Amino acid sequence: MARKKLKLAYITCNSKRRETFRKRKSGLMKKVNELSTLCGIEACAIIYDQNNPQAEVWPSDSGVKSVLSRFGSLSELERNKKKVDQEVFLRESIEKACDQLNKKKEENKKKEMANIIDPYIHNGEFNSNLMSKYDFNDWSSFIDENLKEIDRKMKGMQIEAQDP
Amino acid sequence: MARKKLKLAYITCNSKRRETFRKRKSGLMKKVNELSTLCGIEACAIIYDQNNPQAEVWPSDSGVKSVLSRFGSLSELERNKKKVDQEVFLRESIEKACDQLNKKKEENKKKEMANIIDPYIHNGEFNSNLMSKYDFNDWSSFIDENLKEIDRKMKGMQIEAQDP
DNA sequence: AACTATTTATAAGA
DNA sequence: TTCTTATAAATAGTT
Repeated sequence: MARKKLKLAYITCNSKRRETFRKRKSGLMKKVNELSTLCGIEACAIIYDQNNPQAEVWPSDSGVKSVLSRFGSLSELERNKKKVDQEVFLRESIEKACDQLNKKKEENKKKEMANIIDPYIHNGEFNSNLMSKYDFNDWSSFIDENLKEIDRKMKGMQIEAQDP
Repeated sequence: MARKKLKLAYITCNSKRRETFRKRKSGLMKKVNELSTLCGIEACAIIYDQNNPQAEVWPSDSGVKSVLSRFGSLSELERNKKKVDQEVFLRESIEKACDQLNKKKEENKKKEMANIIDPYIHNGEFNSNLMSKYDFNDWSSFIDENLKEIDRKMKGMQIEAQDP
């Protein structure tokens, strides 16, 4: 986010990656706290950074243990059910992405239509603004990101499915 | 966030709380995925909703287990070190909150100053806008939130410290 | 380590 | 409920 849209991929520059890690970790912890407070539920985040021997946990070791003890006590059956739920979640995500894609396509078509009809079509500034918002590159990267994300998640699901 | 600033407290209305839970859970999972991808680290979130027998986990049971196995293998020494780190984090948070408070106070003073000097002081609209942004209630709730947050965290630290 | 232009998340509304 | 939209919050790049 921010000055430029960040490509969702491993940040190779060490200093930049470290800074992003620091910022986002802090943001994540805040979100976990907020969710706990607002909804009255137990939640925790565990972040394992290979450069640090200790895992970053929130809200605290004891808090994590409290949540984990419940997690550990789940029967195998319930855990299997959860796997199915995750599959459903993924499918829904994919559908949602497709829906959004279609919606964007329609929007774009409408804009193009308006552009053709627009009697002020020769106004250069207007057109260039329009193009910067709806040009091919945006489309390409939007589709790309969705496909990659879906691909990655599906692979994760397959690996998990093979797990004994 | 959004249409109005939400007070950071348990949402009593069931339907609203459920919707907030759904939305924020989804946002949190997304953030976890992004952090993992961008920084090449392992991370997971565990959310325990008492209405559901199964904990919501991400990215997957096996992913959580992978992270947890590392967490479980931490020596007691490392965990104690981590506690200290969390104390430092809290102190820094408090300091930061105080700094922000002071900054806001200064800002406010400047605005008031400008307001007094401003030859257009009788422009009602301008003044009302100014007041809505910097009025007493905002101040009160800002300070309140910070103090509550700090109080809650400090209590958490004490409880943890008493833990054997 | 602080700032700000943008992007992203989301509370309320439709 | 789902979708939209106005606003709050997070944050990437900058200084």
